[in-house]
Amino acid sequence: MIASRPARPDPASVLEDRGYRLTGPRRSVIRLLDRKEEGFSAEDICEELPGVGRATVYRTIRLLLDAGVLCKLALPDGAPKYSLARVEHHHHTFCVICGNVGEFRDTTIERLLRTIGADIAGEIVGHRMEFYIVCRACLEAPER
Amino acid sequence: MIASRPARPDPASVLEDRGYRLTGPRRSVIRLLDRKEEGFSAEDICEELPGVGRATVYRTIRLLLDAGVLCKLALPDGAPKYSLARVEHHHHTFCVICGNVGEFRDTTIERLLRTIGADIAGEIVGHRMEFYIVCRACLEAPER
DNA sequence: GAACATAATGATACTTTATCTCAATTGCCT
DNA sequence: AGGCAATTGAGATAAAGTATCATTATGTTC
Repeated sequence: MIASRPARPDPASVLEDRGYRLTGPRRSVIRLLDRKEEGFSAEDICEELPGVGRATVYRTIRLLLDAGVLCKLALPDGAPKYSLARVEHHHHTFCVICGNVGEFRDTTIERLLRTIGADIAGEIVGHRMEFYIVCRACLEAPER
Repeated sequence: MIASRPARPDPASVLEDRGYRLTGPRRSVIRLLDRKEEGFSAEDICEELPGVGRATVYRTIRLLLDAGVLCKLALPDGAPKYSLARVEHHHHTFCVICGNVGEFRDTTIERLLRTIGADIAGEIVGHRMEFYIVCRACLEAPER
């Protein structure tokens, strides 16, 4: 088996590597995340996994965030959305009509960001960029 | 009086122009916003204006957001921060140590954004970019 | 494979952030 | 000044997430 690109770490293994127990509820959450479209809320997960307590869902989300295998997208309104990181470093698109979240990667941006750094008073430790779009499906959909 | 750059609209006038009444509480909120540093929360305003009801503070913030004279900065954690827009279109820096928010403007970015548009499946209707930094003051501060 | 020490769970209470409701008040127009 | 709709504020409610803590499950040791 030769990977065509750097293997995306399996969330379960990542938790184990960090010394956390691989429990039933955590497995359930991770399995669901992996099947889900991008851009779900914590509450979505709770509803789809009635057997797993809310606290555990939130705790697992936090662990995965800390481990860097999950992205949190803070939107202007409403609850944040999450998605398993499918590419290493990336940015998000958010459809203002249907709410779908997408990922994309563009190295031009990264190069630019470094350039901009010079103009900012302080040391850049991170960044975030989002595009608000009307996605293809919504563009093509009959009105409403 | 010749303005050296396009006049930044006065929030009060903007509300009037949109058909809203210029009430006492609204004036209070706007006057405070104008005096404040960037990056305050709604709760900050409530505390500093005990004579104005919470609902009114939140309603006024919303009006100013809709009118485009106030920026909302959704952070990864905690309540969003706001700032009166002091330049037309801009992006934010957020110090991860002290929480200070700054604004900056870079037309290079805008040009780039248009280029990137071609790579995205859909029509871009807006964007947002933030830099997480350690600001100059925090860099220079004795540890902690 | 059973026992153990402890990490993890989940029901529930609580916190935080924000919106809704509605009777009382205020600003604007004439 | 009068009239009326827009606005206000107190408090109820909603939404989103965290803390508590007795009970349960996990990984490890023997």
